Amino acid sequence: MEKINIRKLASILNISVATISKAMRDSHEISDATKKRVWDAARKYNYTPNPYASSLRRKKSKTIAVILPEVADNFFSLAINGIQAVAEAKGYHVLIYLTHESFELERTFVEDCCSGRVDGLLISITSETQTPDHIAKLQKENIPIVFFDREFEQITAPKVVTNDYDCGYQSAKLLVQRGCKNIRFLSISESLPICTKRAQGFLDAMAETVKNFGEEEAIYYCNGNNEQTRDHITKLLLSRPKVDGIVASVERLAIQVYLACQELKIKIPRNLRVIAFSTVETAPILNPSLSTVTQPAFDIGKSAAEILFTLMAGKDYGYHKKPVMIPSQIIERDSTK
Amino acid sequence: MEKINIRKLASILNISVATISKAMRDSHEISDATKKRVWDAARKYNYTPNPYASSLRRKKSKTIAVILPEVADNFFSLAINGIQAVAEAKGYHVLIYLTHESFELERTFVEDCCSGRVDGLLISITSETQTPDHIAKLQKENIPIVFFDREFEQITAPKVVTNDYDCGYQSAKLLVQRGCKNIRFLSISESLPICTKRAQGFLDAMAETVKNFGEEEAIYYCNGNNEQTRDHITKLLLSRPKVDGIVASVERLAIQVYLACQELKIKIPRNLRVIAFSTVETAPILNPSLSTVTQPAFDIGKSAAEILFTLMAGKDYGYHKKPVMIPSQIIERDSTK
DNA sequence: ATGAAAGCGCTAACAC
DNA sequence: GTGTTAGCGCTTTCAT
Repeated sequence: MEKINIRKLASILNISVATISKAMRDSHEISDATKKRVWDAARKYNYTPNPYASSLRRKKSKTIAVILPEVADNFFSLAINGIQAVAEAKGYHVLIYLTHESFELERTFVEDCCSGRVDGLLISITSETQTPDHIAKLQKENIPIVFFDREFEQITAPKVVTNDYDCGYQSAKLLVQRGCKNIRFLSISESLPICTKRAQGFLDAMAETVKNFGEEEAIYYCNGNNEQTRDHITKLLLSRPKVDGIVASVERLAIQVYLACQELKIKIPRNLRVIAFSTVETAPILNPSLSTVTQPAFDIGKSAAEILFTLMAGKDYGYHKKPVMIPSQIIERDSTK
Repeated sequence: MEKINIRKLASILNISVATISKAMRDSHEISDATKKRVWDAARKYNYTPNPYASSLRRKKSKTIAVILPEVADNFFSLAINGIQAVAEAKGYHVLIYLTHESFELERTFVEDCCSGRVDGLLISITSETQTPDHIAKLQKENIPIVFFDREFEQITAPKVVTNDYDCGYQSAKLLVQRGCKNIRFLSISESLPICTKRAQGFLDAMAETVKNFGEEEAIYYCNGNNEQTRDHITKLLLSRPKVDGIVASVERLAIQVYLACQELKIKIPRNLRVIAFSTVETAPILNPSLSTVTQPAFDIGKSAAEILFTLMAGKDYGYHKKPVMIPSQIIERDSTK
């Protein structure tokens, strides 16, 4: 059996290709009887319109791309769930690209999205991203783009974020209130807004609360893979005067803090209080249970996708004017008690 | 500035479209000087060949699909990382479809992969999947397919799995050795080979070790969402005679067991020993640390993708004859001590 | 080394 | 309500 296509099906049914095409898309121009004939034959001969021929002709791909740092992180997993839920409802396909924090890869992937491969793009940038050119290029091609969580400040585009500053602020306040004297904010980037904003909230709270607060040491940067990060954190925990409070700006760091403490036999919360921006499911059953700034990851993904679809529909509700903010929730557990 | 395409670029450069096409793909037919002219112009005018026009003409999409139950599960996240690593190296694009254990969705997604949308498919089936017709259809279209982890027994195709039977067997032995008298195997499906094989290994070990072992009660099925699962597990933990050992066949169940125990104030491992098939990163820092059958998730994904690419290259190394098996590692931690 | 032209499978404008 | 046909942007013979 040869590969079926619209022309073969047309000749089998003695109908024109135009009629088939319209019937397949359930056009009102076609009679119900003909539609039924076409659908039945399509099923019988296993005919599905070639999506790329269709994309070429209609200049729509029915596909969106999601570019993000990684998937093995509960925040991003949940965000993908949200995105997928919307895409699926719209009959759209989702291309996933993982940058693993490499700017080079991010640029390559963004460029891959040009020339009609996708109708829209959702992106959470890498911790390395400093230049906006690759994104600007995409915008010049009129491909809608929506940032979620990790946005890029210099670019004007719709963005879906959480209340990073506030949460940084409240995290610091909580630790101070619990008696911490020497607190560090663990960051993964000097440029990512999620980090700088959370850090700024943290710093402002500290400056308000602690006299002679020394900003310069309060932010501790952790780059590299998990092992490097753990070593780096171990160094911090061994330094004097003893650090007694930590705000982890992302999930990954919190886990490394716990592992380092386990090795060093540092008791949480007795010797060290920890709170983390995290959606990790196991937070309540960790040893000890982890206080978290729980981000609405699913809703951030969902909302970003919904905005992207309105943009792709050619509508503009002014989303680019101001980031959409979905608040996080601070859940205190044993790690800060 | 109008949308660029090969014809416009050709007329700008006073070169034929054929030459442009060949130059863009670095054909040996084209002189270096011409190639350089073309590449420079392509950069200057932001020209990228339309991928769908190319796909239509060449009948290759440079895209693979991954269909899996969910992404918010460390096993699948890691598998996706492995898959993506291979795809990226080959310059391929990855479409992701999440079934959330719905067979209907799985069928829809598989059908979406027909008609040249993808060059190949990686799939981990839902716990509901019982009929192979949707997959068979794809095979009839000669689209290569590779199963990873959750395979479908009735279909002949390459499969990448782990040593499920052995690990089920050893898990049971471990719990017996640690003194458990009343052990349950928590399963999510009566048909999924990963469950039935793990269960069979478990049952065989139990039958060997325990006199008058009652098979009928030993497997406990958990379906539904997390809350339903937790309620169901709570019921089990409250029943008499007291269950004192649990093998969780998937990660998700282990977390629910911990949460149920927390609520019921059941002490692990004193009152209940737990071991789980899981790759969860937080296993060592749970309260108590969780003994796991740690699956080589990244390698399973990577290996499945590699096999898919050999198939798409038209090679056949007989992978379909026998599943590729990558062994898991049992790591005992405090939850079974 | 370069170019002309056919055609991948589909859609949409237009004719009937 | 159905059919004819041009052409989406590219690749690939086949000529030159």
